Amino acid sequence: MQDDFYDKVYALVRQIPRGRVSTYGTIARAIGSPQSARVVGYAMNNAHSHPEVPAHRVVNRNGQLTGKHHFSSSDAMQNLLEEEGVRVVDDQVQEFESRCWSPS
DNA sequence: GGAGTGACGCGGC
DNA sequence: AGCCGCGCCACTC
Repeated sequence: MQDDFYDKVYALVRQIPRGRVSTYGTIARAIGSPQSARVVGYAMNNAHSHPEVPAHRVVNRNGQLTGKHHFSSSDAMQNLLEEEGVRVVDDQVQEFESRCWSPS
Protein backbone atom coordinates (compact mmCIF):
# COMPACT_ATOMS: atom_id res chain seq x y z
CA MET A 1 0.00 0.00 0.00
CA GLN A 2 1.55 3.24 -1.10
CA ASP A 3 -0.01 5.25 1.68
CA ASP A 4 2.37 8.03 0.74
CA PHE A 5 0.63 8.34 -2.59
CA TYR A 6 -2.78 8.47 -0.94
CA ASP A 7 -1.52 10.87 1.71
CA LYS A 8 -0.21 13.20 -0.97
CA VAL A 9 -3.47 13.05 -2.87
CA TYR A 10 -5.54 13.67 0.23
CA ALA A 11 -3.30 16.50 1.39
CA LEU A 12 -3.51 18.16 -2.00
CA VAL A 13 -7.25 17.73 -2.45
CA ARG A 14 -7.76 19.02 1.06
CA GLN A 15 -5.99 22.22 -0.01
CA ILE A 16 -8.57 22.92 -2.68
CA PRO A 17 -10.21 26.22 -1.67
CA ARG A 18 -13.96 26.34 -1.19
CA GLY A 19 -15.88 27.22 -4.30
CA ARG A 20 -13.10 25.83 -6.46
CA VAL A 21 -12.66 22.52 -8.24
CA SER A 22 -9.70 20.51 -9.48
CA THR A 23 -9.06 17.63 -11.82
CA TYR A 24 -7.60 14.17 -11.29
CA GLY A 25 -4.88 14.92 -13.83
CA THR A 26 -3.94 18.13 -12.01
CA ILE A 27 -3.70 16.34 -8.70
CA ALA A 28 -1.74 13.47 -10.21
CA ARG A 29 0.66 15.90 -11.83
CA ALA A 30 1.04 17.81 -8.58
CA ILE A 31 2.21 14.71 -6.76
CA GLY A 32 4.69 13.99 -9.53
CA SER A 33 2.81 11.21 -11.31
CA PRO A 34 0.80 12.73 -14.16
CA GLN A 35 0.04 9.26 -15.49
CA SER A 36 -1.49 8.18 -12.21
CA ALA A 37 -4.68 10.12 -12.72
CA ARG A 38 -6.64 6.88 -12.47
CA VAL A 39 -5.00 6.05 -9.18
CA VAL A 40 -6.04 9.45 -7.89
CA GLY A 41 -9.62 8.52 -8.62
CA TYR A 42 -9.11 5.23 -6.89
CA ALA A 43 -7.70 7.07 -3.89
CA MET A 44 -10.84 9.16 -3.82
CA ASN A 45 -12.79 5.94 -3.65
CA ASN A 46 -11.10 5.29 -0.32
CA ALA A 47 -11.41 8.94 0.67
CA HIS A 48 -14.56 8.08 2.60
CA SER A 49 -12.13 7.49 5.48
CA HIS A 50 -10.95 11.07 5.10
CA PRO A 51 -13.90 13.43 5.76
CA GLU A 52 -11.56 16.38 5.46
CA VAL A 53 -10.99 15.46 1.82
CA PRO A 54 -13.53 17.27 -0.37
CA ALA A 55 -13.69 14.63 -3.08
CA HIS A 56 -16.71 16.41 -4.53
CA ARG A 57 -14.37 19.21 -5.64
CA VAL A 58 -12.42 16.80 -7.79
CA VAL A 59 -13.73 16.20 -11.29
CA ASN A 60 -12.29 14.89 -14.51
CA ARG A 61 -10.42 17.15 -16.90
CA ASN A 62 -13.71 17.80 -18.74
CA GLY A 63 -15.27 19.27 -15.59
CA GLN A 64 -17.79 16.45 -15.52
CA LEU A 65 -18.94 14.87 -12.25
CA THR A 66 -18.01 11.37 -13.31
CA GLY A 67 -17.69 10.11 -9.73
CA LYS A 68 -20.96 11.47 -8.39
CA HIS A 69 -22.39 7.99 -8.54
CA HIS A 70 -19.91 6.88 -5.88
CA PHE A 71 -21.20 9.32 -3.30
CA SER A 72 -23.89 8.59 -0.74
CA SER A 73 -26.41 10.01 -3.17
CA SER A 74 -26.04 10.64 -6.87
CA ASP A 75 -26.97 14.27 -6.21
CA ALA A 76 -24.75 14.68 -3.14
CA MET A 77 -21.72 15.78 -5.14
CA GLN A 78 -23.62 18.26 -7.26
CA ASN A 79 -25.50 19.53 -4.22
CA LEU A 80 -22.25 20.14 -2.32
CA LEU A 81 -20.72 22.00 -5.24
CA GLU A 82 -23.81 24.12 -5.71
CA GLU A 83 -23.76 24.88 -2.02
CA GLU A 84 -20.22 26.17 -2.38
CA GLY A 85 -21.20 28.43 -5.24
CA VAL A 86 -20.16 26.13 -8.05
CA ARG A 87 -22.94 25.91 -10.61
CA VAL A 88 -23.39 22.46 -12.06
CA VAL A 89 -25.67 21.66 -14.97
CA ASP A 90 -26.19 18.13 -16.17
CA ASP A 91 -23.14 16.90 -14.21
CA GLN A 92 -21.11 19.61 -15.90
CA VAL A 93 -19.34 22.35 -13.92
CA GLN A 94 -20.13 25.78 -15.37
CA GLU A 95 -17.12 27.96 -16.08
CA PHE A 96 -15.02 24.96 -15.19
CA GLU A 97 -11.82 26.49 -16.55
CA SER A 98 -12.23 29.49 -14.27
CA ARG A 99 -13.09 27.29 -11.30
CA CYS A 100 -10.18 24.95 -11.94
CA TRP A 101 -7.66 25.23 -9.12
CA SER A 102 -4.00 24.25 -9.19
CA PRO A 103 -1.51 23.94 -6.30
CA SER A 104 0.78 26.88 -5.75
C1' DG B 1 1.12 -15.63 -9.45
C1' DG B 2 -1.70 -13.88 -13.26
C1' DA B 3 -5.57 -11.38 -15.09
C1' DG B 4 -9.14 -7.85 -14.72
C1' DT B 5 -10.90 -3.37 -13.21
C1' DG B 6 -11.43 1.75 -12.52
C1' DA B 7 -14.08 8.60 -9.80
C1' DC B 8 -8.53 9.45 -16.16
C1' DG B 9 -5.86 11.38 -19.95
C1' DC B 10 -3.91 11.57 -24.44
C1' DG B 11 -3.24 10.21 -29.16
C1' DG B 12 -4.95 8.49 -33.47
C1' DC B 13 -8.52 7.73 -37.05
C1' DA C 1 -15.06 18.02 -34.93
C1' DG C 2 -16.42 13.65 -33.05
C1' DC C 3 -15.59 8.79 -32.07
C1' DC C 4 -12.42 4.75 -30.88
C1' DG C 5 -8.55 2.69 -28.60
C1' DC C 6 -4.35 2.42 -25.76
C1' DG C 7 -1.48 3.35 -21.67
C1' DC C 8 -0.52 4.11 -16.63
C1' DC C 9 -0.63 2.92 -11.59
C1' DA C 10 -2.56 0.80 -7.65
C1' DC C 11 -5.78 -2.63 -5.91
C1' DT C 12 -8.81 -6.77 -5.80
C1' DC C 13 -10.38 -11.43 -7.16
